[in-house]
Amino acid sequence: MIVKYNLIKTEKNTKARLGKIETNYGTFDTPMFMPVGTRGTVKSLNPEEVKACHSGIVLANTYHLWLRPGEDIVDLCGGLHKFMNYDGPILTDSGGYQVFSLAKNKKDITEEGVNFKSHIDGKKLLLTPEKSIEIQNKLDSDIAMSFDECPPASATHEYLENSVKRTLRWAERGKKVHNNPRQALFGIVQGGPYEDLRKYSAIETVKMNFDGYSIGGVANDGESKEDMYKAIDYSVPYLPEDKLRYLMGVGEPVDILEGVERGVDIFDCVLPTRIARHGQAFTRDGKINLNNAKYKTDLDPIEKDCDCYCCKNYTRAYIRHLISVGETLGGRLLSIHNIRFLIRLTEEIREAIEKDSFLEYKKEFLDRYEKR
RNA sequence: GCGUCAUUGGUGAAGUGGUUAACACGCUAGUUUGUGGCACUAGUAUGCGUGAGUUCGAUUCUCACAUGGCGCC
Repeated sequence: MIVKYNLIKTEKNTKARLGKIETNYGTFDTPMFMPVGTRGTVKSLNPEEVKACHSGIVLANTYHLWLRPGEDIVDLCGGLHKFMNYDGPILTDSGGYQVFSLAKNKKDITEEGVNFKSHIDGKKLLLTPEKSIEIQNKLDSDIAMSFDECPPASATHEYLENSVKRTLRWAERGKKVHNNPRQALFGIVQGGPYEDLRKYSAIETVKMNFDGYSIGGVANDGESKEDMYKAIDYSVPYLPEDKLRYLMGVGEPVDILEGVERGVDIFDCVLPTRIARHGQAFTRDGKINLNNAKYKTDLDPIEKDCDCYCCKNYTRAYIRHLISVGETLGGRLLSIHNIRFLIRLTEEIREAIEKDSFLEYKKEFLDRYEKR
């Protein structure tokens, strides 16, 4: 069995969709937020804690697991689920994003693949579409991503046009070598903020008949939110109704709301865990920084009505202390809260879509969140 | 008691007879969107133990005092 998407309804007033994903590890509701566990772990949390946040799919990264410990070792250990002891669905990113973050210049990106040096020992490496898929097959994730080029926001239309075409050729090459019957394979739409490129990329990618589609190349490099929303608007009309839509790397609460409104089903983002390790927490009233002196004697939880382990057991004063002295428990507790916060957001979004009141919910949420 | 060396912000400290007193930590605030790096950015001493003197000008030189370290009786 591979991942299957069932559309339940599209909201009356928007493109917001309610759906279910059948996976090897049970059925999950969408819209969904996926925590990121790059190196085979959602940083600082164990699988029980991740699950306690009501997580569905968790993300892992092909590039990192390829370098360490290597896909053969993961395979030897019984696949990624067994290896990291997560008995829920796992999506592996293809390493495409690392092309963006690791390739030092355009010369490193060739038709064959991407040349770069290992960040660990400086060894020269070549990642190709075939290699990425082969690694993902061995990791045995539930959803594999096509190997794409994720260009910076500063890329020109001319550059993006070539990049989009190359990504299509790469998608085709990856699809040819994909041979894990338990694993779905998703295609990725690129094209920056340009309508013609997104349309072309979406139509051509969909022709290849992937199990799901993602919108990539957003939220990079200081890209404006307007460009991100354009990228979604220009891609979604060409994606099939009966397949999952994934907005890669997003995001902040406001971006999840904007994405859902535009027809996106699933999201992933490093933000909840990264900002947590730097002492910040999402709340209904906006993001707060526990480093701030005003929390020294604050005996409230991060959020009074939050049902997460962190909020049910600890005060802001204690978490502020942990963060301030550099104890890892502080980042752990905030990671739990932040992940639960975004997942709870998607739960409420689903309820709103069900009642055809998504826009009211969005307005209410943002009015409070952005008021500060 | 005598000698000697020291005394710079919340802390550890650099430094100079003359514009805004280095750096680090801390502190204060901000940033973080398919996580190589667990960080990055900005702000933070109107003052250099106290008092007097030399000088156009002293945190920097001189003297006294205070406090502290060390040595000697």
